[in-house]
Amino acid sequence: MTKATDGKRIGASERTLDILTFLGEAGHATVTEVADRLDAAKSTTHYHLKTLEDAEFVVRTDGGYRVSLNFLTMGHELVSRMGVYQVGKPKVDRVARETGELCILMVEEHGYGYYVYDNRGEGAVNFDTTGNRKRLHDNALGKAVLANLSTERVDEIVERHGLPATTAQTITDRTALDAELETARDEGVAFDREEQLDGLCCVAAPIRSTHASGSDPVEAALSVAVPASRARDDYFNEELPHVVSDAANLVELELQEY
Amino acid sequence: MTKATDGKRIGASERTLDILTFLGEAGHATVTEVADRLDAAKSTTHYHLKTLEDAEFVVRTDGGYRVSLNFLTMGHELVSRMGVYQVGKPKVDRVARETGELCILMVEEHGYGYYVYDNRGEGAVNFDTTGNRKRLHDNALGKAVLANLSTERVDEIVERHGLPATTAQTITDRTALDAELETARDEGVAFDREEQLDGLCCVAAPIRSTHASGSDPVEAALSVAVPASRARDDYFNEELPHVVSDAANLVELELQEY
DNA sequence: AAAGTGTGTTCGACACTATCGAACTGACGT
DNA sequence: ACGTCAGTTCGATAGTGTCGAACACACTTT
Repeated sequence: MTKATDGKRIGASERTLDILTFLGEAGHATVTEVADRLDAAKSTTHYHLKTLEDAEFVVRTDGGYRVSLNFLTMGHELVSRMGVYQVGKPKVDRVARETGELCILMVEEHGYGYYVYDNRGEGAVNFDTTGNRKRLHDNALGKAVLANLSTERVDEIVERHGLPATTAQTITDRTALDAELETARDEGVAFDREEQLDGLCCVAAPIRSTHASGSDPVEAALSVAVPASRARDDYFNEELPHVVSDAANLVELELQEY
Repeated sequence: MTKATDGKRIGASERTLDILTFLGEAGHATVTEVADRLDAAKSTTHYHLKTLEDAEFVVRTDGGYRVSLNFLTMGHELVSRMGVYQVGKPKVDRVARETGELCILMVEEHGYGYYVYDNRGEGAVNFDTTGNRKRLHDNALGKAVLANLSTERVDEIVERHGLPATTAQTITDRTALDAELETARDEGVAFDREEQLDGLCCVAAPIRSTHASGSDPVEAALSVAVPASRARDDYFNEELPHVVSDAANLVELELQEY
């Protein structure tokens, strides 16, 4: 197990939060649906939902419930307060403008990679981004992050989320992943050659943050995504890696002055 | 009071959610800070936070806690599932492209207006948008919505959120607001002449949704925002109102076919 | 080095309350 | 008028959320 067994939790709140996540995934559900799903009495579920509605975390619509738009607002505020975002955004914008490609800023959390900001240049690929949550093993951003985490944390993450494949190229083997991370450490950048999505290739560089009191030093990464057709030769193997690690480095430096 | 007194709530969960909203507003806080703020024992707060962390709604950083990036993701998913967004987005894009101005899509919830999508054309004003939550009385979007709500709901909202002023032009008087809403109903569009922000003017049209089982029929609006310098003559008083209500109408129609 | 602050954390006991199931309402269908 | 779906209320019991005091730990300060 990861860490969940020790200490005491609050049962009632756990239920409420379970309902929230369930509603988030399902999108829309009725009281009875939720009650069935959580193995709770309809009445109990009712009280939970009323509490959630009161606190404006949930909304009634079309004879049922869904999560509130507060999530959008809170997420937006959270991101705009993050240091990595503040100093990273202008860099992403510049890279997107100069390369004409799609440029993304990712932050690690709970073993996932969250797309926190993106900007697409002229001829950029069309690929859904900001707000998305991705696994770390199947894309350049994620691997750039993993490469700079301690082996214990990598173990923990792999154990928790597994190594599911989304294309034929996805790395699904742990030792292969370790080798990949090793070279990523050496080169300072990580690559993704259609491992996440057919036809999509990426280069990413890690953003190591220093104040890093406790845990690990890396928590973010910056990437450029290009269509596979442009993922060749010096452009993809030399030029873009330079651009990306340059930008990431700038972010790291600016981050040190809070 | 609004509705809060009747029925039973779950105390423990209320606390947990209070902590969440507090963390959302504060951005970052320690256990003791939260405990002080909520008038709860440090130990109790600790258990709540542990529960929240477990459920991945909260994250430990820099000797303290903040809400998780899950909020961003859940908010994003929620929005992309909303019908108004799906059919509204392309219209917003088109209006932004054709007018060259900033175009916004808003959805009402809990008496607030949430900016759900925006797109800015060439010479558009720079004004923070998506994810923002606004009062309804001080901007065109909000007034377009209010104009189509029942008087009871307007009463409720005004009582709950008041009519605070953000510029010298903000409507702070209830009867003045009613008059404004009356003309908005007549004209089919609502205006904002620097009532929310100095130098910013808007025109907005309501998007009435029909499936509207229970409550009120309106829940969204679409607007164009321009710098005050361009808010004159036919352009602002005739042309933009036409563009905006055309687009809003299209959305309404498409929404009827689910 | 020892005393000070600030974290987060554990413990045990009591009062409180979250929980359940059954019974109720109210809308839509038929 | 009946059925079925939604959400809602009720009362009793078992369970647990709550508190405060004491704890460990990492730091400055003295």
